[in-house]
Order: sequence, then C-alpha cells, then structure tokens
Amino acid sequence: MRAEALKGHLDGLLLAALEEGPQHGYAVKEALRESTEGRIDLPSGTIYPALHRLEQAGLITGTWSVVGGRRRRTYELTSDGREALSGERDRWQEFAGAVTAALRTRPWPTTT
Amino acid sequence: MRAEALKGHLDGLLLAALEEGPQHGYAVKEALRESTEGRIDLPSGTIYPALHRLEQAGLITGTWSVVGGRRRRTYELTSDGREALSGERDRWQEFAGAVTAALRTRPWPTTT
DNA sequence: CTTCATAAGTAGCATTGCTATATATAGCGA
DNA sequence: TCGCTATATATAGCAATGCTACTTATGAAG
Repeated sequence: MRAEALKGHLDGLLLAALEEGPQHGYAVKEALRESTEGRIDLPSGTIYPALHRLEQAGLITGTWSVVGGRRRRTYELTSDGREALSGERDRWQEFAGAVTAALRTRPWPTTT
Repeated sequence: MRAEALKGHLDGLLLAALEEGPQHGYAVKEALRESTEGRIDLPSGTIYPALHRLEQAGLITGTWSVVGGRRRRTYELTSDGREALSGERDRWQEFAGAVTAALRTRPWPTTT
C-alpha cells in the first residue's frame, strides 16, 4: 500500500475501530489489521500521533490505566466523534464513487 | 471534497483521463470534472504541476502546439504510463476494498 | 472595453503518514 | 539468567503532495 494512499482517510478508520467500544491504541491497530485482513497494518508512528490528533480535536477521549503491568491509554468516541465518523463514511462514499468513476475505462465515446 | 482525500490517487485519475487519447491539461481537467459529475474539479495549480511530475516520471509525453492562437501542451500516455495506470487501478481496488471494510459498521461481535 | 472562458504556469504553504528510534513490561525458551 | 518476542506508548524529523493565490496571455461576447 503506497504511503500516501491513506492520507486524509485515516481518521475515519480509527474512529470506526473505536465505534465497537473503547480501545487502546495497540488494540486499534490490531483491530484495523484484522478487519482489513492485513491490508491495513499501521506502524505505531502513525497510529499514536493520529490518536493524539483526534483527542485534541475532541473526537475521542482517553484515560490512563495499567493492565498487566503495562500502562494503557484507552480511548472512547465522544459524541462529536460519532458525528465525525458518520461524516467520514459519507465522504468516503462520495470520494470512492468519484474515483471509481474517473478510473473507469471509457473505451470510446459510445452514444451515452 | 477534503483537500487531502485525493493524495496519492491523483496520478491514476490523470492517466485514466489520458487513456482515451491525447489531451491537453485543460481538457484533462474538464474530462475529469465531467466523468465524475463535478465531484472532482481540480484547480489549475493542482493539475499542471501534476502533469509535469508525470512527464518527468516518463509516464506521459507532451508536445507544444498552437490552436486558435492559444498555446497548448498535449500529453499522451507512454507505455510506462499505460502500465502505471493498470497498477493504479489495481491498487485502487485493493485500497478501496480495505477502507470500505474497515469503515463498515460492526455492531457487535456476532457469531460470524 | 470589459468580462469571461480558455490555457498554462509557479512560489510557497499546510497537512499528514512514515521512518527511525526510544522506553518499559511480561513471558517464553535455551 | 539471558535473549528474544509481543505488548504498549511515544516523539523528532522527513518526504510527498495537493492547494491557495497569483501571474500571463488569447479569443469571444456583450
């Protein structure tokens, strides 16, 4: 997967992963990897800064905890986040439809 | 359409627009706008630098001409460009599939 | 003569995901 | 005990890319 492909679409994926319920960063990463059958496997240098951005934007809230001796930051969608997710889904539909249309082969000016 | 959404996908769209036959920049812009029903309407500051990049990458070749008093640079796909377009289409399929899967609502761990 | 569509271009910016690297704990195998 | 792997989080700095804003120029319409 080319590096830039994801640009502008990551936030939606992270929000979607958190829709199922509160998750910590590492779990989000795993969830994304599983839901896409390994096609989207983000490095930690992508996922953590992105979660920080989302938190600062007020779309998720995080709380620290310690589980099994390891500290965790568990994130949860805010209501703004839920709204944003809905918007991201809409925009993805629109975007994907447009790109698919533009990418479609148009063999020749048929009488459309 | 959010600014970053297109990042990493523009090249494929431009190549696809040129698949129908040689076109100059402005015509590519129009073709893209029409094939997406106005959803993708690129500013000239996006389209011309991008075409330059594609030319430098050897995916398209351009030739100057003057039509109706206005100078034009007409671009044409190279064989590398054709190959690249095919690759872009594949990658788009893969990417779109992955994002769609990740964005899908998973209401709850049903017995899937 | 002004305005709009056509046609091409560039400088500089903002955003964003990635690489590389660091820290720390738990558990397993040798 | 030592080393390795998985878990868990984090940051500095980079590279890439599309966009904004602006410029230049012609032809047609009013």
